[in-house]
Amino acid sequence: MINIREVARLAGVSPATVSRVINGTASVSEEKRQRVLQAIEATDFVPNEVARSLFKRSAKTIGLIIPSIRNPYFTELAAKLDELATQRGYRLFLHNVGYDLDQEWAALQQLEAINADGAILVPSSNDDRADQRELSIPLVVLDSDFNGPVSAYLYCDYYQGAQLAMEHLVDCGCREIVCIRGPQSTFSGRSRYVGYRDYCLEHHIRQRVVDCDYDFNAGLAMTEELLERYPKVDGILACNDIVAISTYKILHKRNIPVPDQIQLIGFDDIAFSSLISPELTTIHQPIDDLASLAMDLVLRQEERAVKGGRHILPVTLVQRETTKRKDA
Amino acid sequence: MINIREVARLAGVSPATVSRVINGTASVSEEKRQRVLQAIEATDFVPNEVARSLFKRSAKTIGLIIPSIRNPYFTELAAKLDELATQRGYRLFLHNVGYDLDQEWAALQQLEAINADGAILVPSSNDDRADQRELSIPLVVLDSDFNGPVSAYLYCDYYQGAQLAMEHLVDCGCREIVCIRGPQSTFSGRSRYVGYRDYCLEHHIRQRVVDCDYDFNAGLAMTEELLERYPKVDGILACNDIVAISTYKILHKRNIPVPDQIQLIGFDDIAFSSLISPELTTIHQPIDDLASLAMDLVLRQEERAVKGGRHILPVTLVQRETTKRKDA
DNA sequence: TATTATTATGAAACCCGTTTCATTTGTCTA
DNA sequence: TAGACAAATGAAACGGGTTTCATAATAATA
Repeated sequence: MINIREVARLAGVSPATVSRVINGTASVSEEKRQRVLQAIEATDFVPNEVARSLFKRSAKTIGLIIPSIRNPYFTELAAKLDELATQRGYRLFLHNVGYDLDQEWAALQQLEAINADGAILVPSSNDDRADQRELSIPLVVLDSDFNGPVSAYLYCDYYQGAQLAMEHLVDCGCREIVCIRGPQSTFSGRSRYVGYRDYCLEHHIRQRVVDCDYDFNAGLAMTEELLERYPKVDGILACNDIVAISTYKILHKRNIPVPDQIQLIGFDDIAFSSLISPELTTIHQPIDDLASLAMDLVLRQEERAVKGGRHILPVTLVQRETTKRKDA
Repeated sequence: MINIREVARLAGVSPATVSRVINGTASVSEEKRQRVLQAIEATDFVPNEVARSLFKRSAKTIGLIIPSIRNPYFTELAAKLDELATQRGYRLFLHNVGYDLDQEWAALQQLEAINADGAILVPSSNDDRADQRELSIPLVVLDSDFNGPVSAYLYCDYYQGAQLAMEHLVDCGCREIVCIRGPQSTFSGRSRYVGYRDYCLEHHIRQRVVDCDYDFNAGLAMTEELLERYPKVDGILACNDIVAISTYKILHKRNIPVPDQIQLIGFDDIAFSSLISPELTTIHQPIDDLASLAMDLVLRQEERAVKGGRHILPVTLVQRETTKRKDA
């Protein structure tokens, strides 16, 4: 591969001059600048980004670590963050860790080792980890509140979201509401469940819970089990949209009318939830705001962020076709 | 940030020795090795990956460039490639270029500049590009057959897929089949359409075509237009599953029974297509095989690949609930 | 015991773009 | 015209692991 010294030799100047032409960091005589430009053209020279970032200590890269690339929620988040990063002249380095804590940690180390300018982490688990030594790059954590040396936390008000959902289901006339709760090791799974639990406690409703992972197959299987365990269910609060969609599939297959016999509500408001028929009632998360704030926090902490600051975004209920007020 | 010389100083050895301990590239006396390990432990030293890959000329990274991270087909492909890369000790660097050719080219240059070990590209357009100078890293191109200096091409037999789909729709009794064709600048859009066209020509069927981008909103809008233009339609061949799902949504909203009045078939077999109700009949692409072959090709071209070699994978029809043989 | 083969180890070069610093050339002011 | 100052430019150092090469020390063979 051609390098800057080679180009310099060809143009009859020093490497420093070539560098100055490329980066516009200092003035160069028009004559030499032309010679350099020509030599670059002739050789298809592309500066080695590795050498550059070794010296600069910046790779113009932001890392994003997500538990699963197969979950549309994370994918939509990644898409938005990618846009934002590109806009600001950064690359987004997406790490998919498949809910594996070792991989997650490795990804973080790696980002540090490649001189990334910051990292955005959606933890695979909210449990305390011993391994959290301080990183040398800014780290903002999404969808979690675990204790660690991070620059900022940022999440949506899931607790409130679950309460909103319960309120709505009760308003719609549901009496036997089952919560399909997500993994209790995750923050989203736990706080959504706690929102449900507290609502039940406050309103003297018996809790009905079924555990489920955040994926299709689990959703399918756990819905079957739910129907077995709670035959009189008339409302379901699913831990996310993926699971809600799986749930609907089973209900549909069994010819259980939704929302007439069972009302269903999801969580996240992924793009698909308004695309399926019937459209899914769900708790909307402001993904765009989330992404934009996360990017701000990681890029210029000094402005919006306090060290270790917590930012909580509100969620809203969007009613579509899987819930309906019973006017009995 | 702590560096190797610092660690060496602390351990009372040379940087070379530290490097040897870390990489196991040469034997080191047990005593010094312990001192080094201890110093690493004490300082939380993580070798700077940038410096390492500058020297090694390998970043243990392979790049994946896709047109859109919002399309589940690409996402599933990325997920699989990510698994494969991780298995083999590489990172997958995902570049989302949003169907922008400039960004695509920039991504390619960037991968070259960071010493990536290879790149897998799903082109945003199949048109000839002038810019295709030879890259210094192996490049395998998916879902395209445009002419350029690449290591290998790899795609599914879309032409055959479209014919399979048509055959099936005709078998099911459809007489007025409309093709919602994808962007004709893409290889998938074009070859799927050509498969449809040739089938029509061979069987003396009048072509009915509507153009559509690969996304939800376009799918929604174009289905409306389709129904306007071809009121007697009884079969729809959608350019991909996303569009097929949008199409179903409109049909459902208008109370047009599927498959009884209109039969519908998609393309890609993304995970969602079997999760919605009714389940979507579609053309299945062997994503896992595709990913696995792509990874092989990019990583060890010498074995499976001929320079510029073409690899074409077969597709299959999977009949689900949006098509049905009419036993009239 | 002399000699050769090993093993251990550090100094220095290397990868390559960037930047500092000193020098040279040219310009402007007194 | 001398002195002061600005612009242009290259040599060299830098960033941080890795590897080569030479040397020193130890072990094995004659």
